[in-house]
Amino acid sequence: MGQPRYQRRKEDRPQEITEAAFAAFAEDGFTATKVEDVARRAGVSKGLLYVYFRTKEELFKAVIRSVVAPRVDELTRLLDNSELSAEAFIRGPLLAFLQRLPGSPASVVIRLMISEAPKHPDLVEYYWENVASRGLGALRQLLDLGVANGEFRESAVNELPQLFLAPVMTSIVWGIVFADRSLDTDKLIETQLDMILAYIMSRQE
Amino acid sequence: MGQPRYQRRKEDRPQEITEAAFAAFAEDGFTATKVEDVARRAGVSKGLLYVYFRTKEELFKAVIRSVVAPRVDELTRLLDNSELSAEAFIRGPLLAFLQRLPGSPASVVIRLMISEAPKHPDLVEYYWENVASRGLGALRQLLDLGVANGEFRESAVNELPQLFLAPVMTSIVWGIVFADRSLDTDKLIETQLDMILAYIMSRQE
DNA sequence: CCTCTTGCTGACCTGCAAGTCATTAAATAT
DNA sequence: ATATTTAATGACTTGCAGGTCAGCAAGAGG
Repeated sequence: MGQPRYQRRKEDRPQEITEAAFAAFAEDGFTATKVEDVARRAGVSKGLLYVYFRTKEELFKAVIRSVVAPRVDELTRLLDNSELSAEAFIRGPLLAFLQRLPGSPASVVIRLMISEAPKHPDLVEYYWENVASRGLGALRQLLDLGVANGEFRESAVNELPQLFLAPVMTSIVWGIVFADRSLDTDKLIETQLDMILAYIMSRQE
Repeated sequence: MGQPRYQRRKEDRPQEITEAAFAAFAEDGFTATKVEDVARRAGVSKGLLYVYFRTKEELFKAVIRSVVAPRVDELTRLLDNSELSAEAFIRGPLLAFLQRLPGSPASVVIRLMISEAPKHPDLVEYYWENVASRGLGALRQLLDLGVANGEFRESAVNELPQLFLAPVMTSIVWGIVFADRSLDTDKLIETQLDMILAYIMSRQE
């Protein structure tokens, strides 16, 4: 009977709200999401949300950071701990990593960045420092390694690691716009890596 | 002195408003653009805008259609009127066409579609019918032609014409998010076509 | 020159969602 | 038990932006 109407859980609130916000933003996008909906999802009043996050924008930034941060180092860690040849690494762990992106929270972040980036330069800055430049750096490092040990030849690809991401981008955008119409994203990504490798592998003649 | 306060120009208004709306949406996105700003840009009162467009959404759709329609047939026309071999077509007119996309109004449309697609299924339908499926169809046709006359071999690429668009997508998204940080989009696209061709050209041994 | 039609205006209405704050009650200290 | 602190609530305020409409004046017709 005497159920207390709420519990005080100062420690857990921010993360709970952040997670609720991520779910809401993923469904409706940032602008269309009402703060009150986020609060309801988090099982919390709107007022409390404003105790922990000063504005809706602050909440947005917290969401981006919380989703992005845990994933940032995955690629570089994979690369550093690997004993594989550059080619084997690309065909194995890198392929698997890239194939998982379109269905992951990362794709939601991409969508939000595309929609909201022009209004949030500081968020772009954060994203660049912590995600984009480090990811591209890792890819460049991988390519240089391959060249150094004679697996790959020098080519334009060395300066365009974005070529690895291109099919991932395409898959993500496709999923956003043509949600239903199917596209074999795994195959798209695999074929791209195949092409890149065929293009840069040193021909033994 | 007796400058009339306005002129009646029933014929021209819709297009003028549409153009103003495109400019406004390009700068701020659909949601953040105020109808009144569009009206001001068009040199017209808000009330008049609502004479020609029943809602803000109707205006949005009109904008998409007006930008997309004139460009739809360009690729297919290029292809139909060409006497070139498949390879020469890809290295010539197709490359030029794809390289122009990231800086063109098309990229604004892409951005708008990404932001707004989930809320406008009928617009997605229109875009699919009139742009995406026809563009991809043209690419497939080109690939089949190449196979038919022995230039290309059969490969996974035949079923994944999206590979041609992947670097374009990447360039567009890059431009939206990292507006300033430079990326050599021309080179990105050219290298991709180079890779694709190397991958699908029949090897004469 | 005097209608009459209608393209056009801009003040107004209205609903909605961000953000506030006086109040309540759960937890803690005394 | 009682007093104190503060996490939490939800009704309220505020401002903005989409949409309306009564009236005005440009231009056509006689």
